Amino acid sequence: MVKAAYKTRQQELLLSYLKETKGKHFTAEDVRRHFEERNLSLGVATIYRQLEKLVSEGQVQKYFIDEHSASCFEYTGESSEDRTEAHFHLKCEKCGELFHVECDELSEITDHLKNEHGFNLNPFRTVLYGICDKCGKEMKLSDGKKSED
Amino acid sequence: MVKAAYKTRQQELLLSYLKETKGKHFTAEDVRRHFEERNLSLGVATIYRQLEKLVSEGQVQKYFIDEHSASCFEYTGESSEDRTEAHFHLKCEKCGELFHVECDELSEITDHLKNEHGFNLNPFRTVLYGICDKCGKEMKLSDGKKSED
DNA sequence: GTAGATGCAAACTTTTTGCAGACTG
DNA sequence: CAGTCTGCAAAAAGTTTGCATCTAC
Repeated sequence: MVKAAYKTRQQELLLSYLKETKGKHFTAEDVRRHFEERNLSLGVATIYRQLEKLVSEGQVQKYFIDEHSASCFEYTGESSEDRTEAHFHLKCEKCGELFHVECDELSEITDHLKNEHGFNLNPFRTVLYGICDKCGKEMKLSDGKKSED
Repeated sequence: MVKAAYKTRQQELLLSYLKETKGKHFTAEDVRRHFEERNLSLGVATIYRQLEKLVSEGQVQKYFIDEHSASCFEYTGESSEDRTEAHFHLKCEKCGELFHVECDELSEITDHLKNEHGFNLNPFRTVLYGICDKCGKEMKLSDGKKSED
C-alpha cells in the first residue's frame, strides 16, 4: 500500500528552496541555515527525511565528496523533460573547489561504459577527483623537487 | 626539519597487510579486524595515523564511497616503478559492488580532461556510480515492479 | 479521527585528538 | 635520554531514529 503523502508547510518551503537553487549543489546544513536566517525553522531531521524521499523519487541527486564534508544534494527536476542537463562534477583535491562541467565529449565515457562494460553511468552522482587548472599551474611554479606522480 | 620516523612493530604489521592486499581495497576496520583475529591488537588511532602518513606519501590511495560506509584505502606501492596499474572504480548503486576496471579507452577521459579542461584527473580516487551489467539486466526483467536494493 | 509528518534529543558511525605511558635509536 | 609512537577514551561531525506531539485530509 502506498503512503498517503500529506502536503505540509515544511515540504513546500523545501521545494521552493530547491527551485531557487536548481543546478547548484547544497548540503542539508545549507538548507537549515537558509531558513534559520528567515526565522523559519526546519528541523534537520525533516530536511533529511524530505530530501531522502526526493532522492528516491529521482528529483534530487545526492553525492558524496569526502569524509570531512556533508553530503551534497542537487535538485534536478521533477520530470525527465525539465531535467537539468547532465553534468559531471570535478573536485579539485588541492583547493577543494567543486566544478560542474557539461561537455559532449565527456558523454563518450558514458557511452563507452555502457557499450563495453555494460555499466550504466549516473553522471550526477559521480565526482571526478584531480587537480584543477589553476592549482596545477601553481604547483608547477613552486615545485622544487622531482615528483613521481 | 623532517621527523625522525621510528620503525615500530605496528608499522610493520600494517605494511605486511598492505602488501598482502595490493590492488584490493579495504577499510580501517578491515585492518583492525584482520589483526584482532590474529590476537595482534592495533589501535584504530594508530591505523588511521599510519594510513594517513602513507596516503600523504602517495603509497596508499584513499577514496570515499558514500556516507554510510567507511573510507576505502588501497595500497598502490612505494615507487612509481612498481605502482599498481591505474584503474577506475565503478560502484553499482543497486548491488553495492565495487569494481576495479583497467581500460585504455577510459584513459581517454583523463586525456580529454587534461587537454580541454586543464584538469589532472586522479583515477585512483575517482569512483564512477551507476548500475552494473548484472543489475541492469535484472531490472529490465522485473520492469513493472518497484525493486529494492 | 487517523495516518502521516515534525522536532527534539539521543543514538550511531567513522574519524580525529589529547594525553600519559611505552618504545626507538 | 630525547623524540616518536601507541592506545585509550573522549570529542567531532554528519546523519538517523524513537517518541510524543501536531497536522492534513
